[in-house]
Amino acid sequence: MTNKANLNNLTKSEEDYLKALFQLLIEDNSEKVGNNQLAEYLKVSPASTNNMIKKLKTKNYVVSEKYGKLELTDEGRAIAVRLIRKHRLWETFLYNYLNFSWDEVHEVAEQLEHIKSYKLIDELDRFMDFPEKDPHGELIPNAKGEYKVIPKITLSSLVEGDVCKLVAVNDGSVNFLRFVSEIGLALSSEIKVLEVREFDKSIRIQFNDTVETVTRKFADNVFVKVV
Amino acid sequence: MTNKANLNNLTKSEEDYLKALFQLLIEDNSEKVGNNQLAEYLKVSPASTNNMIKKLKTKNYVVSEKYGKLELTDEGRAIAVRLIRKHRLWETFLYNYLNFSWDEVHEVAEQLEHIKSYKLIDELDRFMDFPEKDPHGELIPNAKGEYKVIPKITLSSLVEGDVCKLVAVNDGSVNFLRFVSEIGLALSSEIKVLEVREFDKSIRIQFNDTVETVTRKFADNVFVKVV
DNA sequence: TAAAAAAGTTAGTCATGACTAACAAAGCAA
DNA sequence: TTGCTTTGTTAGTCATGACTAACTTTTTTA
Ligand SMILES: [Mn+2]
Ligand SMILES: [Mn+2]
Ligand SMILES: [Mn+2]
Ligand SMILES: [Mn+2]
Repeated sequence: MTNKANLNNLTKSEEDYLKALFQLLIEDNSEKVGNNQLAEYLKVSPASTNNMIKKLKTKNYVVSEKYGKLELTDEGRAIAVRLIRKHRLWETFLYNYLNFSWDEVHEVAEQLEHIKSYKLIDELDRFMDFPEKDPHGELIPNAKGEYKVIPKITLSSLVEGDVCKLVAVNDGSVNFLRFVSEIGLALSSEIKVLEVREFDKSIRIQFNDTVETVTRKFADNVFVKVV
Repeated sequence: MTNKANLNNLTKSEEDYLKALFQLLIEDNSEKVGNNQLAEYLKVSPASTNNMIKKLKTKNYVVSEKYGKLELTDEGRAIAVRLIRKHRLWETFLYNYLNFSWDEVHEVAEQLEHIKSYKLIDELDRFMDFPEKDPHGELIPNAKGEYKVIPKITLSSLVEGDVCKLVAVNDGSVNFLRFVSEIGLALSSEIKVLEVREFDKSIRIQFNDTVETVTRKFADNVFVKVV
């Protein structure tokens, strides 16, 4: 059993590296995650990640062979899931109780997720009556550390004529999130794909009587479920 | 005018030093605060404080002559007051909404006070409907940075026969706070001083039909108003 | 399959914020 | 006023987590 002492003892940096690794491995479902990929994701140099990975290996949170791919141990994974739980609970709190908008919650949650207190997060969960999803549509891991992914594909993977429902958005970019709201899209919006343009992969979509053309990059960050 | 850019840019350490200096200078009303006193308060070495003070002086938050006493600039003071505002608002939130007890709030608030977001703290304030006092009885500075102290003296300064009301407690020690609750004291308790023992300065007090003998050290941390 | 490109590693440096040990200045007391 | 004690400062070290530059290994491609 992973024991209570683990969560503490970790620096903010160590936590951020483990979370990033989890996001690349599990959320992006990558076949292989390498040192440089992690570096790019975290916007640090490959030397920095190499160094931190070394440390996380001695602490038994990460496993890898020299020049080989990176993997999380069960313990490393558990820490990452707890961070994601904290992050998403805080985002939900900011959004539902403190008048934060879609695009404002992520940055502050990035800080709040590192506050060390079991009671704080479990009480926050209770206070909000155990919410299932965060403001971007993602599932919040429960107190037992169970992590589930909502079934979804990217809008960019659809073809002409497909009809889908927006179930989640990538919350990494403030500008992207603002733009999503601006054009009138929100969680649960029903979207119809009118046309996929071959030469630049831009997509013409329709939702609530609005027709918009969005880029491939935009569509990559919108997660949907075909209806 | 102190401008918005200030609050950010500061490390957790820098913030903690400024807050500590404020607490020694203003809250403890010390005539003179020296380097070693600050070191002892923060439980670091005099070399560490000397080093940090040097940095805070170049950043114009602290003023002092070599071998002279430490003082805060208006800007340094403003940063400290904002930290105290954040600390007390978070303590109030934890206590009133998340089932934290008197003695649990301080430690977590020590972390939460360093979260950087103007919106977060002002919205938290609004969410709680602009509370006046924190769970230990201290006044919460408002968004304009106005800092006020509640009129109070220590229980230990009273003499036989005095009757007072408990208005605040020192929140630094978990054991102390737990003991205060255990014997049945709370904010607003009316206390009568039955006897002050000369040889060890212990005090016999009465409150809600209870009679207790408390030590000088205990009485130093209980703040009262004579009625 | 050999050269080139990409990925990963190592060495050395820097800033931050701790520390100890040694030293200097102030403040007090005899 | 002279020493003794307290207070403050400086120098040098360490851990953490960044960085660049140089090097090595692996993978790709011609
Ligand atoms: Mn987020
Ligand atoms: Mn983070
Ligand atoms: Mn407190
Ligand atoms: Mn603090």
